[in-house]
Amino acid sequence: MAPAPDPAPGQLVAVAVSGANEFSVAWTGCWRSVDLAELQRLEVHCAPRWVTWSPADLLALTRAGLRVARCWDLATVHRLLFGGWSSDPGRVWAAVTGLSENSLPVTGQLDLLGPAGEPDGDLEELVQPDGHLRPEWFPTGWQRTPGRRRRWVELALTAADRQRDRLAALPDPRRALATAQAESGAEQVCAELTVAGLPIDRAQAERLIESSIGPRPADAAEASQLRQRRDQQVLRHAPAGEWDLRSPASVRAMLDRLGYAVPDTRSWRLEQYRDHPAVAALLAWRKAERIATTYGYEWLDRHVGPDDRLRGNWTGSDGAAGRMTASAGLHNLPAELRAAVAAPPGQRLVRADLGQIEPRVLAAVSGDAGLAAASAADDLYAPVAEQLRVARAEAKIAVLAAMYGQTSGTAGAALRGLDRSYPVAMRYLRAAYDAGRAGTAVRTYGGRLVRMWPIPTGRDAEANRAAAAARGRFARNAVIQGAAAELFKVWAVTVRARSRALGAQIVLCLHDELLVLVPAETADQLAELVAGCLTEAASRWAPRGSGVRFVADISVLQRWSQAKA
DNA sequence: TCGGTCACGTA
DNA sequence: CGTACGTGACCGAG
Repeated sequence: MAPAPDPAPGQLVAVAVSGANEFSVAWTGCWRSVDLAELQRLEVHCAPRWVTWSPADLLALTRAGLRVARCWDLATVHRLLFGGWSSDPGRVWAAVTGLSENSLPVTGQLDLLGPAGEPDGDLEELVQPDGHLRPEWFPTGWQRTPGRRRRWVELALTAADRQRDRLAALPDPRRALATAQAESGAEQVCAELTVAGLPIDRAQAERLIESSIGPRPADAAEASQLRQRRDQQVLRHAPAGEWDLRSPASVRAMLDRLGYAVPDTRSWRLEQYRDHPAVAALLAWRKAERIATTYGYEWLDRHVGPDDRLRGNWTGSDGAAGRMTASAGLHNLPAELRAAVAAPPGQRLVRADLGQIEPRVLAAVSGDAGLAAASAADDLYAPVAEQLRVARAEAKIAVLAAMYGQTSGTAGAALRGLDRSYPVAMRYLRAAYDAGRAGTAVRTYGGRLVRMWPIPTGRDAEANRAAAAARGRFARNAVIQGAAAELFKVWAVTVRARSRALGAQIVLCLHDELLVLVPAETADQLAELVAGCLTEAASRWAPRGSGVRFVADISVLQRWSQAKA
């Protein structure tokens, strides 16, 4: 029997982990069970686009040692197409086959048996008679029988084909297809970020924590003692009484005693009462307490491995607008701790962040020629200010107010100027706002569906109006934030693909900022390459000559903190 | 033990 | 100048 031909470059090849060194693959007219070596041979010689059911599979393949160049992740594309978060195989399958979510079967012993107490159809067949995936087969582990393993990857292949059909039906099919591939690639970046971690200078981290909350306590008793000592720094300025600094209610009562009646005790509100030593001490205490509870020694012990890498779980399109998220504090590391993020000896960090990304994205997605022209400037707000005949600061506030929806203060005159000078962009924002207010889902430039939520009925008119307005602001923000996330991810996957030969490794993605670890000798080369990748990514993302210029600040560093702010 | 609220770090 | 997210402490309901 003649061996089946290899897949062609870019061809969809479904893959699933089936055992310790066993993988199931399927492409049109072929199914095989292969080991890692064969998987790698297919990758290197055939350059397929691997189809997976979920990012967890990409993580498993990455951990197994496969370097995935191109992929198509079904859960990721599902979320792009249909919005929301749920994207287990059952939902993915139901969505592409046109079955209602409401008819999804639930896992459980009872569902194994039909009404007559007999198995409902052929249990080896992963699709039930009603068309849904048999739920007991997909939530855990890998498929146990050869027949099921085969069906599992064959169904993935079918699902990918149907997703492509769905994407082709969107208003801009080519762009939607490109987004699906880039978003899948971003999940692969996330898998590698999860595995690689962020390099930390542990000694420096310990020093920074110590300077904030003191030395590492030897035991629980000492920890409690240090805690009380920190509290005492505030309480000695407080009025007589029992106050619990960790309880907002108690802090509010304390402030009340001092004569400050406040609706809440948020820092920005307390700023104005800094003159009182108790308030000043409380604000300093809050900062230290943040380190003590969230970014202290326990955090270090929990999340920084013996190889001095800070690790968390990364997801490529969490949240409504499809931004990346990360746990373990990777996305909200206090600025003071950035000095502890450092390249090991002989290596460098290349830091690159997009400048004024959101107004530039607005120019691109709306197709506003005037704003696109302004994007030619390094500082986009300068030509906008000139156009509006206002100060730069005022122009900037007006643009941001237009994008995010101002509720307080007033940028009135400048906002009217924006309407006159950049009508296309302003109409785009207005349309998203109106859709959100009406409860209609919006799609980002790249094709991501952002769903709205229902407003509970039976409340007063004012509450309904406020809820609708909040939804409008959300939608207006989502089309900008979401599109910016899409451009950023195209950039990240481009950098990943192009920088491989330089021995580079992306170690952090932060919404508009990339940190790439690279051998010192090739650092300057990589900095050049990252700039080129932005040009490439921008033209891939918005190919129809939008005329929008994107800019990045790129520097070669030893420590993250060395970046100019 | 759980979810809601407050608070705060990042973009 | 608003939106998003992750984290942790407290608090009241169960």
